[in-house]
Amino acid sequence: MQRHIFNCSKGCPVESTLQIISGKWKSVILYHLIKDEVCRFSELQKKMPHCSRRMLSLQLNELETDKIIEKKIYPVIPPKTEYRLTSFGKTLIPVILEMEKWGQMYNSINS
Amino acid sequence: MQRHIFNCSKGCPVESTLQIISGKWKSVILYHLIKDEVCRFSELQKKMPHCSRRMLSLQLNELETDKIIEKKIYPVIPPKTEYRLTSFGKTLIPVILEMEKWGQMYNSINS
DNA sequence: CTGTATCCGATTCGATACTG
DNA sequence: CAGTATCGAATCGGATACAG
Repeated sequence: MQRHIFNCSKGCPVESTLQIISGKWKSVILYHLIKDEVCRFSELQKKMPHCSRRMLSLQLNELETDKIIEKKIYPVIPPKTEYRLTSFGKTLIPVILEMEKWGQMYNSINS
Repeated sequence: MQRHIFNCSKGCPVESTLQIISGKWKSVILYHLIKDEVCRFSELQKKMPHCSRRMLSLQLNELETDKIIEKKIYPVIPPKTEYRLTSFGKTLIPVILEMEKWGQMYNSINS
């Protein structure tokens, strides 16, 4: 999946962050991994019913490539995998939590 | 422009935030409006040279619809407009600044 | 200067089928 | 269970032209 290049000539730091978390489902995935620490593929599917298996897979792969999350594969049948934040990925926690906070405020207004 | 509906059944607050700021250039626009308070259309264009006039216009319109920014039109020739955050839009500042912080950290690592 | 309208190629993403 | 491969419809977004 080709990712958009922002490349603001003045170098806006926000764009670097976007580069990493702007995928359609990435911040939601990160949110759940913050709340639950560890998630299996199927658990993430349940938490994000509107995200197709294909999309979930693509987004997880990109996050893994960017060293934000890591995957642990158990060589059992049926297969079992676990996803969790890397220590680098954990540096994103304040960003996601700030998004959560704003979302909660927003939801409380619109209800 | 049709926007994606996230609608996680469990109600993840992060999705509400995404609904508002996930447009291709929105958080970058917000970033500049935080730094500069007020920007004209052409100023934003200069700050975001990779964003076409069309896209800039679309993103600004959506942000205005969502009451995040407000536009002031001066009835002069040639036309002059100014964009700034609304007081509601300013509640997003912590989110954007947290993104900026992470982006700065990320850039300092990768240089 | 500050936009909008239209065209059209490029990209996205769900559906489906398939694999270990 | 945990994915990947492929196809095609829908959407996106740049280029261009036009407008107040």
